[in-house]
Amino acid sequence: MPTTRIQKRRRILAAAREVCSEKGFEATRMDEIASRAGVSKGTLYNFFPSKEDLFVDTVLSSYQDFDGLLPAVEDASAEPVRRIEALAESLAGGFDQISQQIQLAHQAWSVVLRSPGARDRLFGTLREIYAGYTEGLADILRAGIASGDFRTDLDVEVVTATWIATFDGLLYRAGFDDPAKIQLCSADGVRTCLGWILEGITAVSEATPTDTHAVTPPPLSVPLEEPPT
Amino acid sequence: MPTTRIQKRRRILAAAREVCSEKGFEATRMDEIASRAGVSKGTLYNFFPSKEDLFVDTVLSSYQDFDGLLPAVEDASAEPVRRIEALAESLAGGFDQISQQIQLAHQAWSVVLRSPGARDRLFGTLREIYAGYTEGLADILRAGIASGDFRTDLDVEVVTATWIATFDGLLYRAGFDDPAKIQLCSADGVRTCLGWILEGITAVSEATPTDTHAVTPPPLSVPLEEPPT
Amino acid sequence: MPTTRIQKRRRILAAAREVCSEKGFEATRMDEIASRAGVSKGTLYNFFPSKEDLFVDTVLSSYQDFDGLLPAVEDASAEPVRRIEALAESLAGGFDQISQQIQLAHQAWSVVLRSPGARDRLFGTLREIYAGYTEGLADILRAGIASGDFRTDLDVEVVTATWIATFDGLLYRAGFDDPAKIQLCSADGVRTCLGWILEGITAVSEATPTDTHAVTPPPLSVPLEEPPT
Amino acid sequence: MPTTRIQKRRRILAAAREVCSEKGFEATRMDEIASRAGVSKGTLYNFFPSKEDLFVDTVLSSYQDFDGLLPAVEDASAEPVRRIEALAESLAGGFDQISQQIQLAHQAWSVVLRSPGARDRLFGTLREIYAGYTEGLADILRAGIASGDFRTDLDVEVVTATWIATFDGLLYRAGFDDPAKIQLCSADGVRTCLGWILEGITAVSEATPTDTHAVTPPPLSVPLEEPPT
DNA sequence: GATGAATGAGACTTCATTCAT
DNA sequence: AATGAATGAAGTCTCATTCAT
Repeated sequence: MPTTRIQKRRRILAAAREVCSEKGFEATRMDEIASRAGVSKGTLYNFFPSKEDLFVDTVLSSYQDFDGLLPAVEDASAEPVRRIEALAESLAGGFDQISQQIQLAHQAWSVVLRSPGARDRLFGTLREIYAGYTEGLADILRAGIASGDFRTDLDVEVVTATWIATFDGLLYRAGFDDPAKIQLCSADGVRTCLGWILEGITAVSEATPTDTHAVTPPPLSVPLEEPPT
Repeated sequence: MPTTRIQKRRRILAAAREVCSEKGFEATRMDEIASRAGVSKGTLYNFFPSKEDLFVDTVLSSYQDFDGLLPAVEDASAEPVRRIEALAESLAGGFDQISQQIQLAHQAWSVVLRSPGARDRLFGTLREIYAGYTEGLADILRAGIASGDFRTDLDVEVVTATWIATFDGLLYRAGFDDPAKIQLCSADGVRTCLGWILEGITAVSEATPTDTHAVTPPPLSVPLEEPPT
Repeated sequence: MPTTRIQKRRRILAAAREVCSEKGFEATRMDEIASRAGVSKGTLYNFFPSKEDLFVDTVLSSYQDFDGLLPAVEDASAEPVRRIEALAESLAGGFDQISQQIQLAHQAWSVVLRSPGARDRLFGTLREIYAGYTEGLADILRAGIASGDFRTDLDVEVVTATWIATFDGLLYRAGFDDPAKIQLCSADGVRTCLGWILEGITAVSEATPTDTHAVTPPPLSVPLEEPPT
Repeated sequence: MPTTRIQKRRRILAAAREVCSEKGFEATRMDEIASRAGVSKGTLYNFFPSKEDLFVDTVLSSYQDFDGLLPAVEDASAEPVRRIEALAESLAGGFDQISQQIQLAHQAWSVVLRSPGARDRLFGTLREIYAGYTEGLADILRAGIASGDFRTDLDVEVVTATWIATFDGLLYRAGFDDPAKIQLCSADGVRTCLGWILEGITAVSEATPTDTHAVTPPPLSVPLEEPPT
C-alpha cells in the first residue's frame, strides 16, 4: 500500500520537525522522533539513511509549506500593485509561522559543515526556492514597470534583492530580539518595511505631484513626492 | 603576570573560533581546541565551565571584532550624508569577514535551544549590539533630517530597521547562494542595495530637480532613471 | 524470550558483585563488569540507569542470598529451643560467605552519602530485612517464653537486638581482625557467643532451681538471679 | 616553628574528617580539604603523600578521640562492677559521636581494597585498638571474678567478644536503621543491651544462690558452671 | 517490512598530582 | 616552605546505527 508508506514518511518528517524545533537538531534523539512518529527506530532507517539525511529532508519539507504563500504573485492578470501588495501581505501573514521554522534552517548550517552531501542537497534546494521567489517578484516588477504603475528607472534585480533581504533580515532579527521593544521585528514590521520599499517603487501619480512641485516652492512636500526608492 | 592569563584566554577563544568555523560547534572536539590553543584540556576548563560556555564566549568575541566598524558613525561633526555613506562602506567592506563569522552565529541557535543560560547571555549581548547599531544609524538619520540633507518625512525607525534588515538578509543569503549567480550577495551587493535605500532617504536637491519636473515631462524620470543600484 | 532478559540481568549483577568485591566499588570499571558479564557497556545501561544504581542492586541482590538462611525459624511447630539453635547454626554456617559479602555493604556507605536516592532504596531494604529478621527471632522467643523453655522475665526486644548486634559485630570485626589471633571472629565464634547468649535465655531446668529459689523469699528476683548468660 | 607545623597538620586532618564525613571519601576533593584547612593544595602534599594516605590518617586520628573514653577502666582500684558500669556508660555516652565517625571507618573499607599499604596501616592500628579495648575489659572481668563480684564460670574471652560485638553491632545498625522505630539503636540501647549482658555476668547475690548451688547436687549447676562460651 | 535490544566508539568532564614561581 | 595554575590520564555515559527475530 503505497499510501501508507508515503503517509508514514510524512509522519516521520512531521515528528522530526516538531522535536528538532523544540530541542534542536543535536539534542534530538532518533528514539524520540521514532516514538513521536509512532514507528520503530529501525523503520526510520528504512526511510532515511542517516540522521543527517532525515534532518535535511525535514528542513526541506518545511519550506514546502510556503509554496502556497505566493499565489497572488502568480495571478499574472491582476494589477501589479495588487500583486505585490498581496505578496507583502502573504509574507507578513506567514511571518510568525516562518519565524518558527527558521530555527530549523539555522541549525542546518551546523549539519552542512560536516556533510558535503547534505550541503549540496540543502543549498541546491534553497537556491531553487530563492530563484523562484526572485523570479516571481521580478515578474511583478517588470509588469508594473511596463504598465506604468512602477517607476521606470527601477533596477529590478536590486529591488528584488533588497525586498527579499529585508524580509529575511527581519526574520533573522526576530529570532533574538524582543518584539516588545523592537516592534518592527514582527508581521506588522514586515508590512511597514516592505510598505516603505513599495513606496519607493511606485511611480509618482501623473499630474498632481508635478503640479504641486511646480506651484509650491516648499521643498517640504518634495520629499513626500520622492519616495524612499 | 596577568597578561599571560588574558593572552591565554584569547588564544583559546581564537582557536575555538577557528575550529568551530571549520567543522561546526558539534563536530568540534575540546581536544582539538586545546591542542590548537597550545594548552591542555584541563586548562580549557579553568577558563570556561563547559563547552557551551566556551562557544557562547567565542561567538560574542567574534562580534567584538566589529566594534571598530562604525567609527564614521560617531563623528557627529561630519556631514550626515558622508556619515551614512561611510557606514554603508564599512558594512560593505566588512561583508566578507562578517560573512564567515556569521557561520558561528548560526550555530549558536542550536546551542541556545538547549541552554537557557547560554540563550540569555547570547541574546542579551546581541540585543545590545543591535540597539547600539540602531541608535547610531538613527542619530545620523535625525541629523540628516534636521540638516535638510534627508527627507523630512522619514520614519527613522522604519528606515533603520529596513537598512539593518537588508544588510542581515544579504548576509544570510550569502551563506548559501552563489555570488557568481546572485551577484548581489556580496560586498558590492551591500553597496548597491544600501545605496538604493540611501537614494530613497536623500532629499531631492533643492530647486533644479523640482524645476525639471515642473517643466519637462521626461526629465522627471532622469533622476529616477539613475537608480540607487 | 523473557528468560534471557532476566538471566542477563542476573549475569550482570553477578559480574558486578564479583568485581566490586575484588576491587571495591570506586575502582570497579563499568567496562570490566560489562566484559565479565559478557555484554556490552551499552547493555549495562539498558538495565541500570547508572553505576550507582547498579551497585545498589548488586548489594541488595547479595542480601537475597540469605533469604533461605532462616528456614528453621519459620517452622513454628518445632521446639523453640531447636528453632533458635537452628537459627544460630544457620548464621554460623553462613558466616564466611556473609563475611565476604559484607565488604559490599561497607562500600555502600560511601555511595549512600552522595546519592539520597540510593540511600533511601538501600536503607529501606535493609530495614525491611532487619525487621523480618527481628520479627522471626522475636517469634521464637515469645514461643519459648510461652512454652516455658525460655525465661519468663526476658525483654524480647532487648534480647533480639543484642542477638543481632552480636552477630553483626562479629561480622564487622572479622573484616579486619585476624581469626588466628582473635579466634572468636569466625563461624565458631558466632556459635560460641550466640550460645552464651542462649544460655542466658534458657529457663533453668524445672524443679530444683525453683526449689532453691523457693527458699529465698522474693521469687520475683529469681529471674534476675539467673542472668542472661 | 614546629608548633605551626603540627597545628597545620591537625587543621588538615580536621578539615579532611569534616568533608569526608559529609560527602564521603570519593566525593571529597583535595581542593575542598585544602581550602577548608586554610592551606594550599600543594601544602597538603607536603604533609601527606597521597589522598589515600591522608584519608587513612584521618580515620586513625578519629579513633584517637576515643582514647579518653575508657579512663574508668584503668582505675584498677575501683570496684569491678563500678568499672564495668563506667565503661558501659562511656560507650553509651559516646555512642552518637562514635556513630558519626563510624561513617569514616566504613569508607575505609573501599580504600583498603585498592591499597595494600593503607590496608596494613589501618588494620594494624584497628587491631591494636581492639586489642587494648579487649584487654582492658578482660582485666575488669578477671578482677571481678577474682573479687567474687562476677560469676566464676565466665569465659572471659567470650564475654569480652560478645560485649564488644554487641556495641559494634548496635553502632552498625544505627547507621541505617531508624532509632524512632528501632529504639535500641541508640545510646540508651547500648545501656540496655550492655546492661542485660552485665546481668549475665554478675554473680548472684551472696548467700542464697551460692547456698542453692551448695545444696543442690551438681547437675543443676553444671549447665551454669559450663558457660556458653 | 518492522521491531527494538544490543552495540561500542567516542565525547565531555573531573581531579589527583606536579612544579615553576 | 607555600602556592595554585597547569596537566592529562581515565571514567562514565550517550546514542546513532545495526541486525536477528
